[in-house]
Amino acid sequence: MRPKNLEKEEAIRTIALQIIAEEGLENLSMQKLAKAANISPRTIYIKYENKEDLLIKLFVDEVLGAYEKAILEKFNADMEFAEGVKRLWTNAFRYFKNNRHAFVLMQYGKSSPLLYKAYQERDIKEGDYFAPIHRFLERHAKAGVIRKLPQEAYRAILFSPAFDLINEYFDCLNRPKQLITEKVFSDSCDAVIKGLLK
Amino acid sequence: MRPKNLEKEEAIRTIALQIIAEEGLENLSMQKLAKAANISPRTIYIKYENKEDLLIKLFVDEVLGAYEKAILEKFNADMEFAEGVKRLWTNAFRYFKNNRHAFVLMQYGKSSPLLYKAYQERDIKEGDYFAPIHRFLERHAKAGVIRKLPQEAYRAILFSPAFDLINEYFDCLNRPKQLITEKVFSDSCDAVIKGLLK
DNA sequence: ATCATAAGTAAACAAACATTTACTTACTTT
DNA sequence: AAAGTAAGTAAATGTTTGTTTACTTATGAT
Repeated sequence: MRPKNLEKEEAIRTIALQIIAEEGLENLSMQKLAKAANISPRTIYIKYENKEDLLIKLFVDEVLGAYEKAILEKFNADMEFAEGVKRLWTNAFRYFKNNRHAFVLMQYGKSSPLLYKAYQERDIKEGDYFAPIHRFLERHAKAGVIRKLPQEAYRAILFSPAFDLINEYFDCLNRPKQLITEKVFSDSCDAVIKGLLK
Repeated sequence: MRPKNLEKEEAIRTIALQIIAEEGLENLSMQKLAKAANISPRTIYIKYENKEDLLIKLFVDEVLGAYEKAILEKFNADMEFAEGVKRLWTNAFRYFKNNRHAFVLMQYGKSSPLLYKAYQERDIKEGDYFAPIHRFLERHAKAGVIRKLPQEAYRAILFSPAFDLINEYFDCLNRPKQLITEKVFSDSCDAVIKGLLK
């Protein structure tokens, strides 16, 4: 039996992310993707059931999965509060700097109903990547280091500013300004940490 | 001359937002919109040049414009820091609670290249709705009340958590949990304020 | 060497797409 | 009351969509 050409599989993923980032999710079509990847449309259907399946797998495996793995690198729930948060921010910044196209699909996950649903179902099935961070926060809350809030609020306060800054960072690359430096990112992280400390 | 039927114009806007919120931007078609609004496709083209024009005008006028107006209500640059931020958060929460569909298109503005571009160009042309908030922050930074950061960092730290919490709030409405109460929203706002205070 | 088989292709499919054409309707102006 | 006109409709335009059909190719197993 003829083996799969792994280069072609990767081309599908890479170029799909590229089209989504540059032209938008609403402008990705199977035929456009096939042409850009220099393959036949049929080839996409060997790996993916249909377009929805492709999008969900791209989002869940390629983007969410890789991000979650990257953000938890060298992090563990026993760290000091400030140290742990800093590590998570640094990891997120580094990962997305090197995966700009993934960042855009990540953002689509917050608006597209299809992807948002996949995100929620994944959290239930795979048991929430947030678990170590959850333990980390709960421990510091119990110890009285930080103020007590629901996990969702922690998530919002601690991480959404990082996403916003990364978005701004990419904007800076396109335009003639250079606002979001490592220093600004680090100072912002400090501010966020301070807000939660008791 | 026969006058425009304003009800039909509003139906187009309302139902377009509804389809986008429920099925996604990538699943809005002119024919689907026309059928759902009980009009002929041609009628959409009386008011809007084409689909892109419709989307941009929906996003800029209907969503961004209304949001910016709502968030600045009873706010002015001379307020105390904590008071001002609280007002902005309260305004944002109230506005989106009553305009759930607008919130989804707002989120698409952070991922869709078409909408993101429109957002940036609007800021340049209309002179940035953020101006009063900008003055407010600059004043408190100069007075030594808050730490000095670029405007983009202020924006990220102060407002992106509010968006995230609003998103979570809508999620709570769908699922059997009730986490994001006014209290949690208010406590989160306090944490964000404290983080920026010197 | 050749066979079996899944990978891969090019071309086609109906359905859905954005937009237009040809026409009718309803209201203001005269 | 009649005329003029933009609003509005139903149906059709050609194009693009997601997906499939019918066929070819490359490779591990025999």
